[in-house]
Amino acid sequence: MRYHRGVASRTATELVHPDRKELRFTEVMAALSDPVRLAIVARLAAEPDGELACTTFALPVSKSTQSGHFKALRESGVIHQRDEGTRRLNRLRRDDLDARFPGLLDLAIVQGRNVIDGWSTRKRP
Amino acid sequence: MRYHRGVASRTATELVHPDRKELRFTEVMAALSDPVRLAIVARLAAEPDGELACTTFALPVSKSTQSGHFKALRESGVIHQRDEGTRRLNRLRRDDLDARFPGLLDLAIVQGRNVIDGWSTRKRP
DNA sequence: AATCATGTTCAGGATTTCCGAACATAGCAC
DNA sequence: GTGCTATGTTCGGAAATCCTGAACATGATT
Repeated sequence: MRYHRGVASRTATELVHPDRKELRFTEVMAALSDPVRLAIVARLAAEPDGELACTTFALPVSKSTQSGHFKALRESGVIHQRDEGTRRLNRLRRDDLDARFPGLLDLAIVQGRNVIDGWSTRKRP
Repeated sequence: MRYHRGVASRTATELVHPDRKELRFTEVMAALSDPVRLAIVARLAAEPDGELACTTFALPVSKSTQSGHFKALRESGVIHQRDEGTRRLNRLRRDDLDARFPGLLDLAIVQGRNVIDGWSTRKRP
């Protein structure tokens, strides 16, 4: 996958990840102002080895919307993504976020857990 | 001002302020994901007595847009507004925010100062 | 009563967000 | 190899949001 085209397909279309210095507070905040994205963040934080494929999240939105959410998290610098075969693996950029905006990620993780809890308790009565 | 109408004009149209318990993380984050609103927050934090009228901010956006930004901050619970004569006075809801989302407001204040500094250094060369 | 100062609301265009449908690629069965 | 499946992405259009100038509303001041 990854939609490489033509001759350059071996190297083309690398995933763009902003450098630590280029993280923008307003963009990170916007990325973390959505329940689905908070849930993703909390889920990643709970993972011991820290890498998860997109499918494993069981989110209550469509596939294309998921794709958009992961893209938003990546472009704002909240997560790092890399391709392995047909899967795209996600991990939190904890070091970078803690360095630039100390405390913010921890807050988001707590709130993301709340979102997930809300889903499990309110969706199966 | 305040657009009270008809008979009930003495008591009508109170400014709505969410209670501390009803603050939503996603909405507060969205409110704090805009440079203009961050600047407002930082400016309020720097004020000793903590109350400022909307005009005193000298923001680089139109009056109607300012109005919208203050409304967004109020409805999300970041600021409290009260009317005094023809002016609308704003103050930070620091206690409520610190109680619910400890550390978040301090981060926003720092970043809001950066925004303001960016304006002063980049707009008058 | 006229005017000013301070903010709000409205209508419109420009920008996001969501979804289903179609598409692209890797890996596997045969 | 040829299909088939699993995993994600992109596209197009509907619904919701953001920005602005213009018109409005009301308290204060002359």
